[in-house]
Amino acid sequence: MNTEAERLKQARDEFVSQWGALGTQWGINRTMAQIHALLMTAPQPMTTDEVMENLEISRGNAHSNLKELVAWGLIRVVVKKGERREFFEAEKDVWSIFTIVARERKRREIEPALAILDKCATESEGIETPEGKAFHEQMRALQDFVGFASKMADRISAMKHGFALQLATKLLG
Amino acid sequence: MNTEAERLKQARDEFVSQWGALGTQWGINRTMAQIHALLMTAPQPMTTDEVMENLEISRGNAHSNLKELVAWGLIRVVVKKGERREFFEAEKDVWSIFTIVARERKRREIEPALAILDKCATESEGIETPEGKAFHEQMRALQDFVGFASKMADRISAMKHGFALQLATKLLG
DNA sequence: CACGGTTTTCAATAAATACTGAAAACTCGA
DNA sequence: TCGAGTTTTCAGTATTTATTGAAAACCGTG
Repeated sequence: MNTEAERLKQARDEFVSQWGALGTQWGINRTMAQIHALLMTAPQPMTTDEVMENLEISRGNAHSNLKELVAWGLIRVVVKKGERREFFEAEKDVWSIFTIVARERKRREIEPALAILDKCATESEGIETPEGKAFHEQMRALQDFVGFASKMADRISAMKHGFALQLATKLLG
Repeated sequence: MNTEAERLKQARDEFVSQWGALGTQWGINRTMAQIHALLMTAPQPMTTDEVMENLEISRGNAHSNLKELVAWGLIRVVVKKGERREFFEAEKDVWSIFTIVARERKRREIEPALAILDKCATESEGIETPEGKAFHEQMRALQDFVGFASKMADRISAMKHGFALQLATKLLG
């Protein structure tokens, strides 16, 4: 009877810890990834104290990473009547998770890149030396590509899951 | 006469420095991104010493990041006859750059994630409690999605630039 | 408005990561 | 095989990023 619960706990602990390690590869900190994994696999919304206890981290750490996850939109605050403390629950739908992460990455990685490329393309406009022309061309090529990728990301994120899947299946077929 | 060269230098310096700052967002270190930017906009292949001088960094730093960029495939070693030292030149084609970066990210971000999800899905197979079933389902949903994304990335990376562009244009139309 | 429970802040500290510089290893022509 | 030129390594140091823990602020209730 207990073995099933044990096996589950073990699998879940493994998921939380490994997902955390993976987080660092993704440029998000370990704790944030761990909390996300924990809440994604929580049967019920959890309190800050439960998160602290489960991951053995400080209150400050739990707090700031929970807030960050809320800011991303990956988890949300839940209020229970008769309860003063806040509970947190994760978005569990994979397509939603994907679009949230895609949007955030676009914001942090693509948009600043575009801004730089724009600026440098403009600044090098009209320079007549061969080096100047080559530089300008390179900036423009990058700008076009990144701008294009950005639009793609928007379009795909805006799709309903089913539609994106259908489209992708056609692509893979 | 000199102003054109000045303007170019300024624009290029800006690009190098900003691209470096951006690199940190992308999970690659500042120096590596700067060297990449420098070489992408270099009219000629450069030596380690030229890179060191231009970015004001140590030999060790220049060396290890050049090697890393070579390992990624973003730059390559060029030997000039009659020259003992190595020169480095960057891949400048944006589609090539994109596929290289995509492949690397897949290797570092997607594949380890898949491995974890596989493992946890398997470990939680057949647990009959409601929590166990929910956990298993969640793992499988994530696994399916990530596996799918992985295949997509492969397909797109394998395309020729023109074909991908055509496809994407249809998508955006 | 005082109080217990709760959240938020933040200075101090720890941990992870990047960089330096100098020594060692390598390479090739003479 | 020697030596000048070049690449590689790596211990020590600096920088950046994450975490702690305790104090302060907040909040609803009596």
